[in-house]
Amino acid sequence: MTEQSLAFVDHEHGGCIARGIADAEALCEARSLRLTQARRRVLEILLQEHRAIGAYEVLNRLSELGENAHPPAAYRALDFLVEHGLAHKIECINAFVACSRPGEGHAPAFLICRDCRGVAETDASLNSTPLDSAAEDVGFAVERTSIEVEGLCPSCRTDAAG
Amino acid sequence: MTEQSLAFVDHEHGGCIARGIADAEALCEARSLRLTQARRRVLEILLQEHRAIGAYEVLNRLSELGENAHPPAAYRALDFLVEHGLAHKIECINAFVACSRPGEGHAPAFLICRDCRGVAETDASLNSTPLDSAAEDVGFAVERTSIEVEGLCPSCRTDAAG
DNA sequence: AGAAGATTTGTTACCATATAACATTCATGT
DNA sequence: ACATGAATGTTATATGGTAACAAATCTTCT
Repeated sequence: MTEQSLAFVDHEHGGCIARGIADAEALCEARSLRLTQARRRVLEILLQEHRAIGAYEVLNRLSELGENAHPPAAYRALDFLVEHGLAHKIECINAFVACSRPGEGHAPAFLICRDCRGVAETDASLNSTPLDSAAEDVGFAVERTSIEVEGLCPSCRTDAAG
Repeated sequence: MTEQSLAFVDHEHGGCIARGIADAEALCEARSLRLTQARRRVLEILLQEHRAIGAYEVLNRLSELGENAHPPAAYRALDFLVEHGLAHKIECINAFVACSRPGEGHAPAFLICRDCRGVAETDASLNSTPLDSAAEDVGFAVERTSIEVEGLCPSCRTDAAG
């Protein structure tokens, strides 16, 4: 396991936002993708916190920003971000989080707080080998792997104990 | 990785159904739980195939069986089965599958065919150690882990190639 | 058997998540 | 300018899931 996401650690978060946007710009530039205003706005919304945000919460934030906000607008932007590795969908709570290592072809695993919905992204490539060979044994063609760990983050853990 | 589920392998499926019901009866007996008709029916529906079934599909099957079928009825039965390890929720497609090893306190991982929704359950306990220590490093209290691998099963793979 | 308490089920209504389908606008290359 | 494909607007609807409270049923005790 390599570096952890900063989700459950005190840090100067402005850097995460700036880096997230800069990485997205670089990645889109490199791949000739269009980081349109709608997509950038949604990414900015996700980058505000290391927390999973539902599509309709994104939608509300968009309309607060004065954007024309209807479900397809949010889903299209989210789909774009997920497709190109700039965000991830957290399946167990149907919500989205900005990727903390865009560009690196990673095998992410997520620590998800069931209370505050905080999400830490870790690298799970060390974990995947036995599973891949199991898949191969039965002739299953792996396309995507999702590893989600639900529980309580340090801060919510303290609150719960108090 | 130990024994595979039989999902993607030819087998005499009657045994899976009979064993699933017998295991459920034994488990409920042992834990003083009530395997009511509604719950048994839903489990039987899930056991028909090694395939993930949506809650509303369960609901339709229930009403075909002449049961009084409304959403809470299906969700309550499914919640009971999942809570006691007789079924699993496949998060990435919002659907449910009967557990193939009820009773064993296992760490399941799923191979999920995106085409036919077939689901093979494997044991992932070998995979979990690095992730657990990563969680510990940041003080995250793990409660539940979900490992889902999406792709194409051998049969759908052949169909797609043909 | 009868009553008390807990669990399960019925019923209605509703909220949350996600997509289909088609029209329109915009960016880009020529 | 104009053709093309990509992106967005718009409306409607499909799909997944729950809240709240009433009624029935089971368990246990006396």
